[in-house]
Amino acid sequence: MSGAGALLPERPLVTVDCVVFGIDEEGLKVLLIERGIEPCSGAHALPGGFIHLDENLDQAALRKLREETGVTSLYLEQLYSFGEPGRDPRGRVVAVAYTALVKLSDHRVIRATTDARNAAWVPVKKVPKLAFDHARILAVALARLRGKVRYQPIGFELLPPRFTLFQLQQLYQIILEKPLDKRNFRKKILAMSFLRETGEREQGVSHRAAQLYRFDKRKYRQLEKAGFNFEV
Amino acid sequence: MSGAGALLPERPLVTVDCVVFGIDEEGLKVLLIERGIEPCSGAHALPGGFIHLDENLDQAALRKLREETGVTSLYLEQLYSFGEPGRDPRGRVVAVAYTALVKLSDHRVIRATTDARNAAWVPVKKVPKLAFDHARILAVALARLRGKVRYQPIGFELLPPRFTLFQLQQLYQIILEKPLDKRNFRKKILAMSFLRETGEREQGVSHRAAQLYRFDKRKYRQLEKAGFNFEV
DNA sequence: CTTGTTAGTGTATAAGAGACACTAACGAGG
DNA sequence: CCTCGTTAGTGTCTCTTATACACTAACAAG
Repeated sequence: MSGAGALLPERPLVTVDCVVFGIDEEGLKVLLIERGIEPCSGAHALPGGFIHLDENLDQAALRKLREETGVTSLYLEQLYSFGEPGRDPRGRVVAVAYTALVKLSDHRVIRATTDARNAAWVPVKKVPKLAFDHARILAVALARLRGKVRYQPIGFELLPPRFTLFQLQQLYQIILEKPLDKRNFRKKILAMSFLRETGEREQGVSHRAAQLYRFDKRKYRQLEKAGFNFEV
Repeated sequence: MSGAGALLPERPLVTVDCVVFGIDEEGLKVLLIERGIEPCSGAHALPGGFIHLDENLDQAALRKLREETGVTSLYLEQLYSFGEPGRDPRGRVVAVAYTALVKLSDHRVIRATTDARNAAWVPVKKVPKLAFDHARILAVALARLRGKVRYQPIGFELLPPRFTLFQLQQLYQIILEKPLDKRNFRKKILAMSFLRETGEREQGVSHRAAQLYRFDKRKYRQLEKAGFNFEV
């Protein structure tokens, strides 16, 4: 048979499923599709699908996101693999879940394609019933996001390239679900010295315009190598 | 279309592979097998193998450990999934990797069975060339262990149920690869108040006998719920 | 010109981290 | 039985860091 030596065992199906987070004034949102094919056609679900045999897992996740939602540029990180025997009616399906963070401002309009009838940003507080075990996957992703955001500078992936300190503070307040002191927050963040003033200020806001900052990734990597630890 | 929906795609093989850590006077060790079957027969590798379609991933990891090494009681946690198309000569194989921590004193003697010709504890500093991409998996596991041990009380999984503060300190020194101050270490650990004195002392040591402590998991869970954060 | 909203700034107090050195107890080995 | 080697066990001081807290400035909308 298999030619590769001993008899090879039965094979499960393998999918990638992506929990894509974005943030705006309304709060933290997740990208959901409405399934256009069976099983669970019409149900809300995480974007994802079967891997191809000639692509690695990260590539599969990127491809599915592109196909189903049009989302392209993003931060992508493997989350966890889910493999309960009964989790999918199509048979044994192992799902490799990914978390992605996108700058929502770049992806306001979501393109629904192929297997997805529709795709939309949904506040995490208002997520409807989801297909398969996707509710659990989302819960794991949220827990990981909340844990990770305090110790790694991934929050910047959710903001536009230039942002105010107020936006950054709100981001943390939204994700961590607790208020932060303005002066202490600014002190702490600026002390870490990987935020660069751009010289530009906010435009067209009906209050005093704030300085725009950008995240200096190079500088951060340097500090990191020197033993510095990010923490909010 | 077909009862299960659209045509189902090709299926990869799925394995679980386990990085099992133990610690003793010589340092941190990992459990390796010598492969008894092709491919890579004779090469050193992580214990692991194909999942069955009627068991979940955790169960598969436990089963493979039992089959290949006889190790039973342990702390088990999913690490990461590896799915590069070329990582296994048998074709497309996705590996779901696990990290396990065991009390080495309970598993001194390792039973080699089924696919494994041999199984042994190898110091992580002296690990030979490994089959497949197992060297990479081990590297990821080590990095995760070092990161995690500081923020979660998993170190206790590597110690016998009753241990001295000196043993605990050594454990951290070995994993973190840096010396810790004795007084500060003891102060910090005891302040967290989930170590219980057992009243017993070490036996037959050629120096002053130390108090034996045990880790009170119940107490830890309580503290954790109350917002306490473990840190070494 | 009033109102609403965010920008931007400093200090004092409390808590925690880290540096640091000696005596006590035990067994091994002469 | 004496010495040596090894680990047990203990407090204090200093410095750093976290936290609590309130006002003036600037801008747009109405």
